[in-house]
Order: sequence, then C-alpha cells, then structure tokens
Amino acid sequence: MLFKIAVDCIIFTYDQQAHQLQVLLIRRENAPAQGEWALPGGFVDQLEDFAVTAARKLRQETGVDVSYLEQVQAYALTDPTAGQRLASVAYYALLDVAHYAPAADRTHYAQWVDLAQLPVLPFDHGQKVQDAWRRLQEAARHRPVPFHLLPRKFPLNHLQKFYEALYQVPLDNRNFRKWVKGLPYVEALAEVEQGVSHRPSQLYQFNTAAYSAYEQITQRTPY
Amino acid sequence: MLFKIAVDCIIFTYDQQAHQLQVLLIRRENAPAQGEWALPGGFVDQLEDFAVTAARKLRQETGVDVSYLEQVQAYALTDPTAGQRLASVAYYALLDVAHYAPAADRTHYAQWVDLAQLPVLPFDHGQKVQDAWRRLQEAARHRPVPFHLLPRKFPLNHLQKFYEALYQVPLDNRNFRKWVKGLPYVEALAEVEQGVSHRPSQLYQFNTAAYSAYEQITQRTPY
DNA sequence: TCAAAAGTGTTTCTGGTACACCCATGC
DNA sequence: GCATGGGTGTACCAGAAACACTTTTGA
Repeated sequence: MLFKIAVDCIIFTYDQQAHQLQVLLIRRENAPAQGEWALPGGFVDQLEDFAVTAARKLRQETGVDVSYLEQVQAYALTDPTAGQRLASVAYYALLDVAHYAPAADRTHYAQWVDLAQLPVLPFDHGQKVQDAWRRLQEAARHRPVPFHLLPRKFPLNHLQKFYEALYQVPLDNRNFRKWVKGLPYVEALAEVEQGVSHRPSQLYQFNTAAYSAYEQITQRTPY
Repeated sequence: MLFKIAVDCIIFTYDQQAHQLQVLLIRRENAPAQGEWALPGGFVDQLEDFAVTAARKLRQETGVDVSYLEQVQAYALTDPTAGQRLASVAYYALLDVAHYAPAADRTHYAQWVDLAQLPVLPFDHGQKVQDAWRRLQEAARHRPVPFHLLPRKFPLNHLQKFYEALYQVPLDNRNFRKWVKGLPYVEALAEVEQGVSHRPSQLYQFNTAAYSAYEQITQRTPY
C-alpha cells in the first residue's frame, strides 16, 4: 500500500502588540478545501529527511529560513476523500514576526492568526495546532524557545508576556525577574528603551555561548 | 512521490530478576537484513490510524494486547537500497513480561534483550530505540508508566528498582519511599510477600480511580 | 503633577537531599 | 544466631510562591 506523504507546518510567531502567539495560515489554492484557511505545507517530493522537506517548503512560502524546526508527529489521514492514501508529518517552527510579514497585497493568501482565535481548520489541522502548541510548551521548559521569537534586544517584561501567552497564565513579575536573573544565558545590556512615555526599560539579550555552557551541566532529577 | 510506510515498534518490558529494561527484538525473516535482530513491525496495509496498525502488528507478533502505545515520531529512510521510497513511524509500547514470554522453541525468532546490551541494529533501529527510551523517560515523569510493567501487587523496592533501571541512576530508598507514599494513587495493601528468607515486604498496588482524580488536579508550573 | 509602565526584597512554605540503623523472616 | 533484604526519621537547604510600594520618564 502506497501513500503520498504531506508535511504540515505549524509556524508560531509572537505578536508583541497583542501579547499573543500566532500561527501562520494560508488560503488553500487547490482542492480539497480550496479557499479555506489551512496550515502551509506540501507533499514530500524528494528523497530527504522530512525536516529538510519542511524547511524547504517554508522557505518557498515565506522566503526566509525558520530558526527552529521540530517534528510533532505523524498522522494518518483516515478519511481520504480523494481516494488516495495520505499520511502527513507535522512540524512546528518558530519565526520572528519581524522577519516575515505576509505582503499586504497577499493578505488573502497568508496571514498570522491569533492562537486564541483560530478559525475551524480543515482536515486534522486543528488537532495538529493543538499538538504542536503542547509540544512547544514542553520544549520551552528545557530550551530557550522565546529568543527565537523576540527581537535580539528585549526588556524583561516582554519576555514575561511571552511566557504568559505561551502558558496562558499570569506570572508574578517579581518572581519572574528573579528567575530570569538566575539564568546565566540572559544577559543585561547597558542600554535602555528609547522614547516611551514612561520609565524606560532596560534591555537584555540571549547569550548563545553562555547557554551552551549552561546546557552541558544541566541535569534533570528523575521521577 | 509515493511511499511505503512501515511501523516499527519498540516494546519495553521490565525484567524483575535482572532489574533491567528490555526490548523485544525479532529475527528478520526477509531481506533486507534477513536473519538479523531488529524491531518488530510491518508495513501499513490498511486504512487506519498508525497506532491501530501498530497495535494490530503487535497482537499478531505476540498474541497479546500491549497496555500502552505512543508514537515516537516518523522517520524518512534516507538510504532506500531497495529503490523504494520508505518512511516509518515508530511506536513504543509497554508489555508486562509476565504476559508475554517468547515461546522457548521460537527463541531464535523473538527475544527480550537488555537495553544495556543491545546488539547493533540494522537501519535506523538503534536510533529509534534511543528516541523511544528518551520518550519513555519523559512520559514516566507525568504518567504512571511503571504500573504497566510490574505485577498488579508489588513491593516498593521493586518500584524503586524499576525507576533506577529507567533513569540509570541509584535512588535513595528512604527518600524514594517518602515520595511514593505521597502519591495518592499508590495504595498499600494489608498483604505481605510470602516465603522469602528475610523480612517480607509489604505489597502495594496502583489505584486507577485515585489516579484519575489526581490527574485532574495536577498542574505543572510554567517555565 | 499625572499617567503609565518599570523595577525592587522579604518572608513563608514546600519539596529535595543527605544520611545510618533496627526489623522480620528462613535457615 | 546469622544472613538477607525490608523498613524507618530527622535535619538542612534551595527553590517556589505570596505579596505592595517606589522609580522614571513623557506629556
């Protein structure tokens, strides 16, 4: 039994204005579900790892390289209306919104959509988004996820807002700041925000080298 | 481009005598890698969810239903010697060793092998075992994994040995017992072990209802 | 001087870790 | 009575959680 295999990509970004995680959706140009909003992706048409396929498709869609790409899982399409055997492998990716804004004139083809306000998606795309989100939350416990989605220099409050959006919980800002300051790989800069009508915030940045060192020695307790 | 899709199963069990996690391997009856030890599995030949396929293949192999089945991930076989496009989806499963012992006369076809002493496996099966093990370790932090692999009634020390095997670290038994006694879903029985030449150990069992209740209220802290 | 958001410390509590000896049984 | 593995408690420390006011800027 032979299958066509699709890769579906859940591309997350973070909207600093709205303090919301967003997902990139495109309007499907072909049947089935033509004209509906759905996840970007495409069929595997080369002999290569699925991650490579996913990265390639995304580069075609957006013109940029995503900075983080992980497999969610594989899904069998149990309702193959087209009479074809279909399987799909979902990947989630992170993309700084500043690096990719859908062209204004193509707004009808690709758009960032708030995770909280997703339309009903065709096929199993809704499920895939949920699964990917869960995976992203899990990944962010062990890995420096937010730095892919924030500008290089950011104030701590933005970082906090990001975590609040990711986990959908409010965080205590004093405890949060204390926690971040204990991380050796988040480094305070001498710089502050400019031109705001309130006390300017100090800027921080992610330190890759410090993170590598830190990663080496990190161990998790069992059970 | 069309693919054949295989499911590969990493079936874990726990050997109480050796205090070792084990994986079920079979001797491949067909080329490629004919006669070598490899993971059980087979090609997807029905229109159904991959998990269902995996469960079916395992029932065919072992004659029993596994009690836990989770997808690891999908892999593209990047070196298709057969000239065929192959993909595979790995699943890991848990099976109480008491429920399935490979028939003695078929020892050459299926066998439990210590995770610590795996032979070199063909294809990417070695990688898959490692990935599955990692996933199992992760799952055991949040879910009552061990109870699928221990007899219904067990002494706490066996539970401890299981965790030591799973995470490959020694645990302090006083702290471990303290931890377990704090879990509402592990319930002490009035019964003790019989016929051992040392102090008999008290038996415990997993309480499904208590676990369901506990699961509801469990929340993990973000970041 | 006001509005708006940034920033700051202390106390309490909980859970993790380290550590050494007595107990019940069969032989 | 001895060998074998089962079973117990306490003190210390680190990290999480709760909690309210002052600071800096532009308008």
